[in-house]
Amino acid sequence: MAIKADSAVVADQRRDQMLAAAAQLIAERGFADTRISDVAKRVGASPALVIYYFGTKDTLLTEALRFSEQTFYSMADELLASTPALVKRLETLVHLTCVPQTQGEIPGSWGLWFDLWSQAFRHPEVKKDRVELDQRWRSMIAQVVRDGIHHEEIATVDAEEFAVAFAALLDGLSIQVALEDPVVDPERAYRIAMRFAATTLGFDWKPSRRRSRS
Amino acid sequence: MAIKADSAVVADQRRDQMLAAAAQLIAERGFADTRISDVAKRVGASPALVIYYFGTKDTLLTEALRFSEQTFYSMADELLASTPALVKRLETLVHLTCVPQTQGEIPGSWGLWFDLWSQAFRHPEVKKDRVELDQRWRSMIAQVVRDGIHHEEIATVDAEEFAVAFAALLDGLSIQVALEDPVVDPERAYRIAMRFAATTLGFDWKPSRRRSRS
DNA sequence: CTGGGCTGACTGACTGTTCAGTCTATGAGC
DNA sequence: GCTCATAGACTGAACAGTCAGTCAGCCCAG
Repeated sequence: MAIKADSAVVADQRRDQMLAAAAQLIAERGFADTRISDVAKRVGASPALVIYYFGTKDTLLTEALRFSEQTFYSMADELLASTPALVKRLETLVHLTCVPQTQGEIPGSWGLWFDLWSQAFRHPEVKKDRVELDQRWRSMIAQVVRDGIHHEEIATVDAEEFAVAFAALLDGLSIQVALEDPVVDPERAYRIAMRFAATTLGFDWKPSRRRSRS
Repeated sequence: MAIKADSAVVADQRRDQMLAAAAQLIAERGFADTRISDVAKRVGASPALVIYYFGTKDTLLTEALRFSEQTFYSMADELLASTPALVKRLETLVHLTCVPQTQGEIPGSWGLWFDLWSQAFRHPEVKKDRVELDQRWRSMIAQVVRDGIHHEEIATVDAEEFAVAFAALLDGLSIQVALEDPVVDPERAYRIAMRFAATTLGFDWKPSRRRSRS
């Protein structure tokens, strides 16, 4: 039994396939307008099979939410791992949250956050999960700061407190960007976030001259 | 024709009644789980009447969203009008967004924001409205700051820029509070927001010893 | 008697879920 | 190597519940 039975492997692939499809669909149409038949169509199977795997529409969608959230944080983890310098790391985080379509990942994934919040607000199970994931996010930020302190890039500050504030600011900014508020374009959101970090943590930062888009 | 016909008055009352009921229901159960029969029941009418007034479920819910948003901003306007001092005014705004159940108003109205964002993300009509309302919110903040400068409570700063950042921070904090993140309780959110304002605008502020709840 | 607020009863469409059964791969027994 | 039983992935078709929206007509003020 060292090796999983083939069937189990296939089953796992199917599950993930369905979760990914569901996440994508939620992002596109919204939680409430995602039908299991859509998911089925996208993975080339019958609606019955989706139920076969998840038992319930609600289970599928809820797990899909979790799935995409975890995917996001894993990506953030990786990016941080390959970036040593404090400021670059912060820039990465800001970029990840406030600039559209970073790459690969789920397109329109912002829509997903809105639905996640909405679900979390009303369903304790989802709420609990979200709290945990968000704690992970804040811990990542705090760790970045602590590393910066340790490497003497900045002076000592309360990393946790910064993480809470910074995370909130990023959430708020990403909302404006996601909803295409003309007053808060990605560039400006980026600047605001980085300036906040620079002021609070005490490092120099000025907007690098990125070409503004066409 | 100086006076509206009685029937028209009744009709208007009915409309508002329905909008209020719809807003409340959306806050409670969520946009997607609000049935027109629920709204009808709450105003003591038949579902058919609701359709009679709004033509479509979607119209009703969308207008309800707008309705409650406007109600919120009007309340903020009033509160500001009766508060002269800069710091008190900022405290009012923070309180309004980050502390649960301020009073009266729609209970659980946070859930409403999530749905509003979700709808705005996918429906251009709603998106446009939201942008406008949010601009109004930022203008309010900026005006508070400008008043403060004018009354020499603080030195000159870029009021618009502050407004954008502060509004985003408040949004982000209110999410955490709404979702009952144990790490970000209302008190802490309040402190973070006010400290940010104090630092950025350059005034002294320390948390007044409010009794923590029971 | 007219018009508009209002309703009960209905319908048509949609869709999550069930179920009986098909198909395929695997593996034991001969 | 062949057969046959078994299990599990998978499906088509039907079911059942839910609702938005329609419609013919009631009721009542003016």
